[in-house]
Amino acid sequence: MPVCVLSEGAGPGAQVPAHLTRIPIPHITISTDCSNKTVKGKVVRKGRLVSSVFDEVTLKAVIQEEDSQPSSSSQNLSISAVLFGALAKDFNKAVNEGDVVVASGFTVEKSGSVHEDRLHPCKLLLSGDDACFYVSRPPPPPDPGSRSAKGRSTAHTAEDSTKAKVPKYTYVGLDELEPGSVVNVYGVVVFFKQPFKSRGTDFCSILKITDKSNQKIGCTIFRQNLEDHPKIFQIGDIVRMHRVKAQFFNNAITLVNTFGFSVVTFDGVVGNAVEPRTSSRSFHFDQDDHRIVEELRSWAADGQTILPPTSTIPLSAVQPRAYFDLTCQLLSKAPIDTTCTLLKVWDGTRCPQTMLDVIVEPNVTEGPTSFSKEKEKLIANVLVYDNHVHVAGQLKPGDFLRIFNLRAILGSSQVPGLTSSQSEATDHLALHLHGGTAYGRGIRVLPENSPDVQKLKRTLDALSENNVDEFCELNDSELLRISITLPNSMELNGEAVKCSTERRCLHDVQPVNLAKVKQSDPGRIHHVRVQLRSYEPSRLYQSLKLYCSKCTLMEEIPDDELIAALFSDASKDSGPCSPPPWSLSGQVSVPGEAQGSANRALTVYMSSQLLSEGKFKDLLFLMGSTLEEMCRLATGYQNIVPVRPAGGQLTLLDLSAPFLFRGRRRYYGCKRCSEASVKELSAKGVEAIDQKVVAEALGIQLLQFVLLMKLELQDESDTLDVLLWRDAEKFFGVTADDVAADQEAQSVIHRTMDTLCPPEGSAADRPWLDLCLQSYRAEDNKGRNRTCYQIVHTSVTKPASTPPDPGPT
DNA sequence: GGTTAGGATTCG
Repeated sequence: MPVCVLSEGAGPGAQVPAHLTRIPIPHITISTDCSNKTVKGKVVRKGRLVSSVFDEVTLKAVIQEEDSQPSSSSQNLSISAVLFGALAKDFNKAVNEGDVVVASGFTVEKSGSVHEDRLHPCKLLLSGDDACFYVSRPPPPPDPGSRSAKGRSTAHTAEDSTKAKVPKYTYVGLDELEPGSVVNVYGVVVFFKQPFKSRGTDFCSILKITDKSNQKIGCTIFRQNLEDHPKIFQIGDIVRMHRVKAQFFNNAITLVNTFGFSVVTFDGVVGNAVEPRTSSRSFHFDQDDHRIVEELRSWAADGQTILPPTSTIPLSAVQPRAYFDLTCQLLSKAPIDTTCTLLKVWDGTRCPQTMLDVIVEPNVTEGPTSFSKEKEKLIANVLVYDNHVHVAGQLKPGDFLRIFNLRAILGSSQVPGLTSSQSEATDHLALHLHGGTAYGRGIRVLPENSPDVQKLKRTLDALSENNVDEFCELNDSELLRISITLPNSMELNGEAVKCSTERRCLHDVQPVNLAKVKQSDPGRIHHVRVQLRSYEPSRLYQSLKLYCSKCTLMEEIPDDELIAALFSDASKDSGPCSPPPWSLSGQVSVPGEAQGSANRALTVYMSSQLLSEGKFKDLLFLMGSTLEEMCRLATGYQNIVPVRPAGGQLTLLDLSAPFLFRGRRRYYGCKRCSEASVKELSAKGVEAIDQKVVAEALGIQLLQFVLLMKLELQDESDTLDVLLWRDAEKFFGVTADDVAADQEAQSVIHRTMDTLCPPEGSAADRPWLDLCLQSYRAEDNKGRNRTCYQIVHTSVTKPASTPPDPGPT
């Protein structure tokens, strides 16, 4: 018998033949002599029985070393095992996830999937008469909470025997619900609706759950706050609900939340991390919960009950007229009318049908308004209607979404905003999210750590490395026309530190020389080992730019002379000015520049709302100051917005000047994309007023600080000019925001460049650098298409640190 | 400790 179940409670090994010796899983290598050896570990993953082309069934499992020594490596503790034939069938029947097994009679082979699953580099193969598993089954868990013999088979308990104060929860099987009782339950989700606004005061979630009893129980959750609702992403998710009331409706038991209700949701996929999804700060979660989740996962996976199939498909599989769910990233959104919003999304795959082009009003798009041609082909237009418009209003470009029950519609002639020429384009496709919640229609933002989002991000990352994206369409000759001064000059702080770089990517490509890189087609990733021959700009502060993520315009940072002139112009404006109704005006005294010189009183405006909350320092509108005075005042107030009177009204300064001063930091707005005006800032629900909050309130499209440099690389074969910008922050280990305001961050860049390319040094003094390069096609400033290169996924390994103490002088 | 909803499409 290839699978032996040992007696309950007896540790495995008790009946394992004595002549076998155990080998720890981390010690297994491709050259291990497997005769008379065993491995012991917990089954952490059990796959399904699969029939191969030769009619032999196989089953994959993952076994994890349990008794690892503290000194042993934490890596390679889990190994894949592939079982064949009768052994696979017996194992499938007799072994569950969580069981501890001893395997013997195996052979070892190289695993082909190390990079995907991060398991042991080897795998175990078990087939034929020699292969055998010994299984020990732990005794069944105590079950004091269940009231009936029948319950014993379905109820789960979670209790802590060591601490009496820890609440003990008893979970009731879905076949034991008594009308009127308040219970705690676990269940696998077979149907769900995202929360929707009820006619009452609450949001309402509708779900249907099942468990090993195979009962399907409808649940209705009313909660005012969306965060208190179950965070369900897909059918098969597992929910744990505390304090739900069973009641009869339409001859069936349903569950409704009662006082003290709470819910936690788990991913239902066997092998995924058991991470509770909840907004609750404190919730009970212990080993038993972990076990129950794993049990429900395995039960759902083994197919004894049939869960509805998932309807999530990629854009490439979209069929006209079909309903489906889509996991995607939001790129931009734009209102079409009061009942319809356009979402531009992508998932890295290409829909076979041409997308209907939806025309939107100018300046209403949130996010980029245009994309590279390559990217455009991958973008889908989703029109969401009615109740979903409100949900769409909360979404931000960049969010990862799952949209439930989308419908693909071909050649619809009624799409709002459609051009007349397109109404004949019957082969063009649009995706509609119709109004209502039927079939779970809705939108959900997925968290970044969810496995589906991780997968999507990998797809999208791989794509941007192989294609031109809009970031690449910059004009690097701009580098030569820079003339700016920063508030603080960057200081050179000498002392070469031995410094090199490290690639942080996972590309499986061999390093090549620069001559080879130049010969290759664009759109590739290259690894190179090179020296830095020269770089631009030589004045490093000039590498800092302002970038608009909406219109992708790159701008220089205006110099202090220009800003001072704008302040001076603004302070010349005078005349009566009626303060906005929401504001209170006052005077602020600016200390004189030199000691003994008179203080100057300047007019300020504050929000009366903020003032009443005692937050008068949080936001100030300042009129008539010089740049210098503004800088001095900015040290004492969190946010200062310079304003001037124009036509009797308060207005902002020209957007060439910073619209906001926060301490030493200055923030700029995009002249193209902003519709700036002085407005009241609502601090409701805002934790802290920062540049984003102020920009949004004033209608300003905030510009980002970015770093841009051109590096001349060299190896034995050739030289090559490359850009450093998309991953420049990663490269230097500092943020561009910090570089704009912080001398230490500027010094990091300075020291790093001095180390990579010593000012007076010869080639021998320049360290060799391991770089990951991306090549792409882009237009230069004369409109010619050429191949460009940029450094990506690379970090300086020893960020230039504070130079060593020179010692006593 | 009240009310809401109680799955079930196609409109634009």
